[in-house]
Amino acid sequence: MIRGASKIALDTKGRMAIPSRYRDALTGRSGGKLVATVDRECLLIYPEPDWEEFERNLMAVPNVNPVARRLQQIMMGYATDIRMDAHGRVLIPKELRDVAGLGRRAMLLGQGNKFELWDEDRWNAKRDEWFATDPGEGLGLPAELGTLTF
Amino acid sequence: MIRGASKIALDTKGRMAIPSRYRDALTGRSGGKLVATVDRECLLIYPEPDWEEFERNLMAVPNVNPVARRLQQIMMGYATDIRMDAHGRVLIPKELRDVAGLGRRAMLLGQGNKFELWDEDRWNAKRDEWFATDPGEGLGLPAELGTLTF
DNA sequence: TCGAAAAGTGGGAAATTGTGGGAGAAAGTG
DNA sequence: CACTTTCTCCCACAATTTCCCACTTTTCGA
Repeated sequence: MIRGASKIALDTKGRMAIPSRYRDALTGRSGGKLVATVDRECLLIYPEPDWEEFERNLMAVPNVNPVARRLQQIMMGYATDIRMDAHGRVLIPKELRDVAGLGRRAMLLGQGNKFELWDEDRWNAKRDEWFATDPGEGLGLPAELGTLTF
Repeated sequence: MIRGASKIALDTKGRMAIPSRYRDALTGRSGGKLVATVDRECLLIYPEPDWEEFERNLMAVPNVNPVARRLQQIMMGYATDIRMDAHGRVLIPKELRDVAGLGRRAMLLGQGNKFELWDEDRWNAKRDEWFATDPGEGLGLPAELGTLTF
């Protein structure tokens, strides 16, 4: 399981160093091959096999439904193969950086089977916003969450 | 699977360079032969074999139904054979460019078995619109999407 | 606390890819 | 049949990517 948060820098070419604690696992699982795509406000970075599994599920949804179609267009459309270089760095394509508003400083968050990559400022703002909202507002809580205990 | 987003330019002749990462696959699969047609807001570009398969399915739909008939007319009607030149470029016919509102700058999105080609501004607007809509709006969410996990 | 090793960061330069445009061949038009 | 337009093939330049090396910072063990 991928977890943990790391503050990292993107250089002027758009490269970022994957924290070393993840490298062996990533190299072993897929030879350092990863797939990056966009989410609403950040990027998602999957080991290739995990991405492929998700991709199968995503593209299996009938695309006559406009909501499904747009989700496919965006996630599949931006999904880009990337790979770690000799120093454990990956190049984040300009198209993706632009969408996610990624500047010089970023935040990499482990999320189980993938990473989330946020622009640092955007992440901080988001996090503060979440902490500030009253948990009681979670009226629309899905049933699965109701039984969850920290 | 074709995936990934690329910002590309159409020159004054209407040519565009297929990003090199796709070229080998396309050349191998069909000798660089592709088929372009129109969709509601963008163009679709298929490797020839994939187009033929889709075409069979499309034309198999009984066309007493006016919606089916119209879809056939438009997609079949605009379907044009194109091929990569020595530099990996294809010429997008003027008729198709006009329908899709394609200007100088475009966005090429991989969509599994095909590409979508959008005018850049139009695509950006579309994407931002999608991001701006409240996720909670997923009322018309197809059943398959409810179980989809990123 | 120091030193060595590992990790993170920056940047040069070659190779590849993307883009623009010329000129002849082919096709369409009056 | 002459003329214009479009299409192809080619070359040249610009931009990007990739590969490599070097330096700085952090980590860890003695």
